[in-house]
Amino acid sequence: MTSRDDDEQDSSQRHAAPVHRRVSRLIDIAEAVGVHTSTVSRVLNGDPAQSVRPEIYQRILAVARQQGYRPNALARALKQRRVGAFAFVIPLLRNPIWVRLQRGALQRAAELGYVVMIMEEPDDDPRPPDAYRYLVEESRADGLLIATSLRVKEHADGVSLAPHVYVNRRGPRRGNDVIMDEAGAVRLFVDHVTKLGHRNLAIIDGPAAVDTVHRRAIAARRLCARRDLGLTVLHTAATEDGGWDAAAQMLRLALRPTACAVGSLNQLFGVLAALRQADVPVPGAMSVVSFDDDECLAYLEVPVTSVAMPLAELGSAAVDALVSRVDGGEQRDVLVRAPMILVPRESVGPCPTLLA
Amino acid sequence: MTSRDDDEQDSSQRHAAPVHRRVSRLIDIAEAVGVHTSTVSRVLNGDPAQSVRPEIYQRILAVARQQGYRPNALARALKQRRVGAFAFVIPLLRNPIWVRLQRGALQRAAELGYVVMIMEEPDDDPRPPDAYRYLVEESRADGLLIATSLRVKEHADGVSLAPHVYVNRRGPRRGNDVIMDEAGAVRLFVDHVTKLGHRNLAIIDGPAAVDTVHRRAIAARRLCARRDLGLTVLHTAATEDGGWDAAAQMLRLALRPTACAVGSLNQLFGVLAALRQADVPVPGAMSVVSFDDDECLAYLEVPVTSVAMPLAELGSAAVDALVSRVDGGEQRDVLVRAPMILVPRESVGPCPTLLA
DNA sequence: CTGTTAGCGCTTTCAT
DNA sequence: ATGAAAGCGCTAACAG
Repeated sequence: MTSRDDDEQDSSQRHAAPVHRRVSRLIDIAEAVGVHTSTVSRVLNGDPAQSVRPEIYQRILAVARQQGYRPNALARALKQRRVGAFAFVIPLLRNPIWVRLQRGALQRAAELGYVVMIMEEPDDDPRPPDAYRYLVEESRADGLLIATSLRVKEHADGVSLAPHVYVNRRGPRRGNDVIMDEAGAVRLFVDHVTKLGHRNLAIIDGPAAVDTVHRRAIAARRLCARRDLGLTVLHTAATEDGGWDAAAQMLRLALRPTACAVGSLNQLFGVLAALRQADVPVPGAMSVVSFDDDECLAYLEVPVTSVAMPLAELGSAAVDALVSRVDGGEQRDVLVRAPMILVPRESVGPCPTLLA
Repeated sequence: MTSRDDDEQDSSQRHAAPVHRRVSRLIDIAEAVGVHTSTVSRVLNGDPAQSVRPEIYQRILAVARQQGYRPNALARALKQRRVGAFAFVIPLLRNPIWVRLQRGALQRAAELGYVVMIMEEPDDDPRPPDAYRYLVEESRADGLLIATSLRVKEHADGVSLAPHVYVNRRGPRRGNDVIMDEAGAVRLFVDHVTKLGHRNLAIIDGPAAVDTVHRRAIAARRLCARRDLGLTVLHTAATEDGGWDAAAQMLRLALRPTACAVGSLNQLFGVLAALRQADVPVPGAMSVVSFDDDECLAYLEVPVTSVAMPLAELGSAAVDALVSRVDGGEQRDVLVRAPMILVPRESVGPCPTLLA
């Protein structure tokens, strides 16, 4: 870029005085129209019991629009004891599932007139949900969406002091959980590979302390026991490194599995790398399924079959549940009804021993 | 784990009555201690001009602690005309850069006593930053962190009505931008590959309308012109698909480049897939550098060399800049000083024509 | 040293 | 059909 390029600093525009126009208040409209603020309030809020002279009514509306009136959310909230905001506690992992979850929640909240503030859960030092109660106590939020990675045993009671909902997690007491059908995801995997002759399976997933992982593991054990299938569950860090280690471990197993499911995208990269390095062809010698769906899976060396989870729906359902709690509705766990879906790609093949 | 497992619904705990204890107010403490609320306020806020009888002072502190007092952020904000919150407008792409940016911003904001609410920019219908001004006007936020994907030309003026800062973007007028050294990233790429003999380069990146892309393209053109290097810039959607298409296009070029840089992780997957499908070995026939750093790059079929950008620092610097604006400080653009770093892996090799 | 007073901007009975 | 008045919980002059 030369000096004529639009990248040059336009010094004539530097330090332009910031014009932070003071916003119009109820009383400004009232004075302009010549009525009392309460009248304006009623009109602007569409008070059902209102009966305002149409002429005044129109004038108020007109002036409000013309002045660009914005209700002060603070004052309103103070009076109504309702902030119109939720806090969403997320472990800000690289894992894309949080992004989609967040999107679902944000969208639904916006529809219902709530804003969402995101609180990051530090991965190194996960805190009990109670640590975020202050947000409600300080009237910064009406309720808490909690998706910490901690297994619930860690944090005792005292949690329900603020309206909250556990997202994709089960909290210490029932009635506040919004979860997906993890067992269904496991079943999809097991059905898919057993249909192709696999009898010896593995699951590589995050720490057992994570509730979703826990539930998947339990579902898998139960299902495999019932069908008399071999199963190894490997818990490891939800990172590429973790996946790599677990895969290496899996390959050393006396009775080596022929199909595995992997709990997170990051782990998956590690697993695939480990298999590649050990010259274990996919799906020739090992079928692989990912529990994280992501578009990039279709573009990998060998496109990876995955289970797509209704994450946006989960986020949206969580917001609905929280709204219901804030409104004093009844408390019950919700299982997101949108189904898990198996997305077949090319990483799953017939059981190699059948071909031998 | 069988049916005695803690997975069973503990129906005894269902529908536990929600105990939303009303929080203690200033006046509760005042009454308990037998002083006026203003005294309590002074003590609790550590009013510098205070001179309170130590005995009372201690009693107030004790009672406040004992009652678990939490200042009502709403009331305080209403009075002080300062909310203690920022809104961060992000295009919630899958691209992991937003996650790291978000993390940096959240962390710094928390340090400074601000909460951050995330507003999602719908990718399908990007809105001008002005569309988020209402958040400030409604006193929901003190300022705006804006990272929309729009190139700034699209949205005219009228933006500076609320304190704001453009993050990783340049807004319509100087003085409000917090950006990184994109040109430096480009230079890193060009230096790295030219040192290995490459003379004909390509850049595959997002739409030219995105400011960062624009800046990288301009920097690349300038640099290559100066050094008499061939350069093709391909703008395409920031998706796997987009990357695939661009790579295919690149391979059809009369003078085929021997080294390319790719603007986003998603595109990278597409590019690698296209090269694989066309039997173009990496780095044998094509060297590849990613402008998005991510741990997974090290685990790909051929580990991909990348340029790591100081995204967390960017987020943190943006918050600092916004705080300074809110406090009426001077307005100037900031360039994040933390450097871009080239992370060499295995996707870059010597120029093939040199070997021939 | 501490209490009084006066709001911040809005909603909501209760009158008229 | 509209105004008056009270008050959400807190802070900040200003008195005393």
